[in-house]
Amino acid sequence: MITIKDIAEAANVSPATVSRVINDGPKVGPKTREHVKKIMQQMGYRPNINARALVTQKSTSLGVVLAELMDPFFAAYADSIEKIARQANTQLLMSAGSTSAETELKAIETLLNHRVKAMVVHAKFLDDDTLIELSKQAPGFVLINRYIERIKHRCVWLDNYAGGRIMAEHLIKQGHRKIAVITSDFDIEDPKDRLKGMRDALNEHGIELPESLIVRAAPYQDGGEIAMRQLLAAGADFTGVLAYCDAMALGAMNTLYDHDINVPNDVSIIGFDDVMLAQFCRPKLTTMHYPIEIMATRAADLALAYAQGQEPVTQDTFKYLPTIASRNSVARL
Amino acid sequence: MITIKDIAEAANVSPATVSRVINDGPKVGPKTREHVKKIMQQMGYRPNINARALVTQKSTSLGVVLAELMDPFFAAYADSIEKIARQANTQLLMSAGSTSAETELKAIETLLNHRVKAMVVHAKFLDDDTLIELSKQAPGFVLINRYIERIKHRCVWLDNYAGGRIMAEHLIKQGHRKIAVITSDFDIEDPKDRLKGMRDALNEHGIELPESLIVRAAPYQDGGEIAMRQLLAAGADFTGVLAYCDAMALGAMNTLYDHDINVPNDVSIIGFDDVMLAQFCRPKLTTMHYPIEIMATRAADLALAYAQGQEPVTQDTFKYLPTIASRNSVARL
DNA sequence: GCTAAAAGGTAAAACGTTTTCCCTCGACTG
DNA sequence: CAGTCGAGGGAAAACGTTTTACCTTTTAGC
Repeated sequence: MITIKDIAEAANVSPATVSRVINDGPKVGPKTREHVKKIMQQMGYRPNINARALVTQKSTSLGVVLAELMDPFFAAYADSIEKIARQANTQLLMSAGSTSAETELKAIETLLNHRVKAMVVHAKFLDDDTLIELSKQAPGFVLINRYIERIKHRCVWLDNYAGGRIMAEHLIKQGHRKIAVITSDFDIEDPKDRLKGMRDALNEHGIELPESLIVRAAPYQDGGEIAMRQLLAAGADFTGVLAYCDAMALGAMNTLYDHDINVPNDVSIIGFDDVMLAQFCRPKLTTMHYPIEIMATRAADLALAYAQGQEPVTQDTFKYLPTIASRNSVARL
Repeated sequence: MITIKDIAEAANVSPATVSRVINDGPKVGPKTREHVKKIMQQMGYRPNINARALVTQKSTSLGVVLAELMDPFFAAYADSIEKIARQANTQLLMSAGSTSAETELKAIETLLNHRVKAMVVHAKFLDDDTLIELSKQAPGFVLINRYIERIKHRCVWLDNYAGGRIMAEHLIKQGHRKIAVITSDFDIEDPKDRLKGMRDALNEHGIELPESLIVRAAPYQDGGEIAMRQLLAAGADFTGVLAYCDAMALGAMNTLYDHDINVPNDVSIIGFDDVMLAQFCRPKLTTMHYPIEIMATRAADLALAYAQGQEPVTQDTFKYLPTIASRNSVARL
């Protein structure tokens, strides 16, 4: 592999000069600049990013932590961040597999070992203190989909409680009073917050939400299927369903279809996330639009800015609200 | 940031010893080993990957080049590679945006600048010679979805021609004789190969494929919609449709739905890729299953092995065949 | 008790950059 | 014409590792 020294030798200048040419630095005359450039071209010089990162004490890459690339939600998230990275002329260093506290920690540490200065992190299992500690180790550490008061200027998050309220209210407004909930059995905040929002909205309209109408399962399609089967088997009485995510909603819809129960005529259903799938299924799914693209873009911008040395404005908070995407899985009663 | 030297000082040993402890090297007694480990733990030592990469002359990361993370096909591809990377305890360095020859080149060069030794590359626009030249610069350079004879041991690819044949034969076997084709207007090999396969199969059964029954459009959902509208507007006469990809097939199905033409009773349709969408739509899409997970896994394994110094067995070739995933969008005539 | 070898360890070079400090030379100022 | 200044450029240190070559001590073998 050919280095700066080789170029320097061939061009009869010092390595310092070559470096300055590469980085468009000062102190090199137009003639030498051209000359060196030509030689670099000829010899096929390729800067060694690792050496550069070592001496400058920073990696230019943008780190990303997420759970699984196959999940359409994370795909949208990763895609948005990638676009910002490309625009900023930096590469993506991706750590997937954040599915438990240990793997999350490992994913983040890997990025830190690379001396990545800017990173956007999706971490649901690590506790607040650990995350705060980790966030100190990279100036551009930004959390997405999580809110921690003490580092709120590093958090880009969704108001899940409000989301729960909004979807419940939507169903109520359409005349539904018998409402079941299919939620996630993961021990993280999101399902709890959403459920609380739903419950509060229902209660305000004088509607009970008995435990018998709440089912917990894995937040995937099969979890949704199982949950709906459970509701049906228990003979639950409902006209509307609030699902934790689109995947569960689709699973539930499949089960309903198998039982010859029509959506939306017999049962209305609302999802959450508004992933690509929601528009491809029949009927098209009414769901809570999660502005993940906007949020991810914001988070990446923020991470890059902080990494550049921009000081966080500490009173800033980056809260987003989901909105209802009204399609065809909800009927007026 | 705390370095190996700091640890060495605190532990009263030389940096060399610390390095050996980190790398589980020889020549260090169990007592010192434990001692050093404890100190590292206490001081929160974090190895500098960049320094390591510099001195060892290699990056441990696994490079990936792809077009767009949002595309379910690429999501599956990236996800498979990520799983191998995680298993091998290395990180993913991702270069997306390979949508033209220039951007493809840039994506690959970025990886090379990082001195990445193993990379799996999805490149459709660069020409053979350029790719061969680039492949020499990384021992673990592996192409996916592309076949170049001269570096066939570095190519993991799908037989698109056979795929075209198979899907056409499937439709023929169901009794269809009037068959339209919706294909991609990208100037790459894949659509051409598939089309040739379709045409050959049709001809062998004495079926013509006139230009009027071939429509080209962008290989996305809206391209499929447009193409189908075009066919209908021209009053084309067909009972079966062969689509270039699932997205186009779904777009076409949408248009048919809008025109009150029933799938599969009035028109049968076959997609290609078998992405997640194919199972979520109604009717479920009959499609060619593209074993991208298996292929991506193979490619990543290969890249890692070559990067480790394993010599390519030059007569090896990694060809895969798509298989028909029979679902509900095709009817027997 | 002596030698040989193994075990445990160190010093220092090397990797490819960037950057600080210094030098030289010509041109300009007064 | 002496002095100053700025532009162009170079030498060398530094970044944090790994690794080679070498040294010392302990152990084993007889």
